[in-house]
Amino acid sequence: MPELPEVETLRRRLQEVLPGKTIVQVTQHHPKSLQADLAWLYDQTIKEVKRKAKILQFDLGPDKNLLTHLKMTGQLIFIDSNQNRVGGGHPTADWVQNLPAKHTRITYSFDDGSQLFFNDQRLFGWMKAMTDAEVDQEFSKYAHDIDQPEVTLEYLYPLLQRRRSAIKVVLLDPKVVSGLGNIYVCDALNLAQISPFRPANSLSQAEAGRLLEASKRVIQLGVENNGTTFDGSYVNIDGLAGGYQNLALVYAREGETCKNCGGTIQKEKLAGRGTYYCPNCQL
DNA sequence: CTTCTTGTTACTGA
DNA sequence: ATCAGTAACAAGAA
Repeated sequence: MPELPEVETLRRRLQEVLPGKTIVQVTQHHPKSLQADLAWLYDQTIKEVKRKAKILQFDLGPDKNLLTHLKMTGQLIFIDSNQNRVGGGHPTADWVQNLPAKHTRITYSFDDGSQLFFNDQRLFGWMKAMTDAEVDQEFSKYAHDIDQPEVTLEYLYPLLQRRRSAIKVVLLDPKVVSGLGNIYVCDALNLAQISPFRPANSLSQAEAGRLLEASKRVIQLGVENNGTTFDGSYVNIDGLAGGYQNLALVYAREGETCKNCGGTIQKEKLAGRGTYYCPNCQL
């Protein structure tokens, strides 16, 4: 499931391959996935690929943008003009190898013969054409990204103090901070040795500081390792897996040993979401 | 068949 | 009005 590190990894690769390419054809395999006037997209040249929170922004020049949120199962797969995956990826599944595939929802074809495929098994993800003003409005719904300098203890602590919900739930609220999802929030809480079930307003300032630093650290590690891949759900645009799953502290490690204290990692539900933590050292 | 999966929003009740 | 908690979205795996 794409969180900030996965989306940022995609952005960096897309920024390497897409700028300068002109959209010559758009095929909608499913009507729900793209909200756009196709004529509005044709002949537009991609200037830059940006990111805010978990949203990618394709800047098409004066007042035209294409935004995408991958939600849980969205993928972007790029095939260059020679029908090869850039970077010599190792396609392992149909949705990388034979495109468009069963879950391909949109196909973009560019002037040089390259193509970008939007796959999304569960149809929660979206792509939308937007003016600059509409982009601003969309982005205004999200708080600063967790890795941005604006997210300081002075910013975060007062927000935690007036919330009684579990700290994990508050950290996942994109109106508090953007970019964290279930994987990295579980790991950040383990690194900071704080229980995900603690009411947010029960954290001391020192604990909030520890948690903030741990969150930034875990997100940075995720970015440096090209994100997290479980079951091939998230892959880079070449079909390549990320590497953070090998470093995960608690996520998807139920019954395994806590790397911090040697305790046994447990999985419980919190706000309807799977929550991994070490009951021995996360207090 | 039921249950589980997740990012975000909509809804409900306090 | 604001906050907390749950349902919903969709499709497939177990």
